[in-house]
Amino acid sequence: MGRTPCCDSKGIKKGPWTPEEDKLLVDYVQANGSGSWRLLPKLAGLNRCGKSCRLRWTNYLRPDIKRGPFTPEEHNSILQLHAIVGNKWSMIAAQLPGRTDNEIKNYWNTHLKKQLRQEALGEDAAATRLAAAACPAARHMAQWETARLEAEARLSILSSSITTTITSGPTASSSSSTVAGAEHAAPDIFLRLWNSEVGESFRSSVVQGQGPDPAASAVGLPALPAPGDGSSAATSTIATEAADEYQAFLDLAVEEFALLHGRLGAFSVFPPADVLAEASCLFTPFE
DNA sequence: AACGATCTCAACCGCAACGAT
DNA sequence: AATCGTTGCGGTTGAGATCGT
Repeated sequence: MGRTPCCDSKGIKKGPWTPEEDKLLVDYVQANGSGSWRLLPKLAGLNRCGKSCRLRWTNYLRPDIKRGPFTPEEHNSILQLHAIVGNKWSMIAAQLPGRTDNEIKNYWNTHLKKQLRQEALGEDAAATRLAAAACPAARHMAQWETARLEAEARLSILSSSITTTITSGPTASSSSSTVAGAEHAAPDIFLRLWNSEVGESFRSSVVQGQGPDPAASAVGLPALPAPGDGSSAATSTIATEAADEYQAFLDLAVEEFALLHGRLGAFSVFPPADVLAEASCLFTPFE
């Protein structure tokens, strides 16, 4: 299978791999490691470009490749991760041992994309919910989309809360209400990341010289700038920086998925079952 | 059985990021 | 600082398989 070779310049072979070529590549990599992909074809006796060899190895010949159809768990993981990181196939693949980015990309384009498109076409919100109620995968997607939107909204509220605090004077209730609203979104990915190493690093480096907000601490949210300390201009600058840094943290955290997974061991981007149970009120419309 | 339409997925292409010089 | 070579990623392609008529 595969695309027909577009050219045959320099005598480099393209197109589908033969079993003989596969054997040459596997034997060489197992004996010597991948090393330099550019030099590998020549050393392994293959008439292929290094790029082609790397692709063949990583997507097909690697011994830890998991074959066969995607399990429901993998299916749901792909839906959830895609809702968070988008088309970052390598990042999603890093969370699914044995699956390659190419495989996940194909699965998304052939199965999930089509499924989502069909749901989107000609269906109003009520019809979508009915369908979601009948289809576990769609329901899962809807739940995660809800959680994601809530997280975005919370971030927005947090930013405006900071601004409000600065421009209209100190009010204990403004930060309290923000935190109370955020408490409902406790199981979302951003909060879990906030409580991870990345979040800890961020807190220690960015949020400095501010007394901890007890309510915020209770749910693991960042302390807001302490009201009324310093001039309004200086505080405003701090607030802007805090908001920028918070966004930078979120960007960084998403980029760090794979790293976190390895470094924290039990770390999961998904909430544990007990937390999910506690937060089930979030998803009641779909249950 | 024959044929066209649709689906699947291995492989290619182009580009960006990164390191070496 | 600029250039070059290498690697990895995401988007796309198209041959073969499967389905529908």
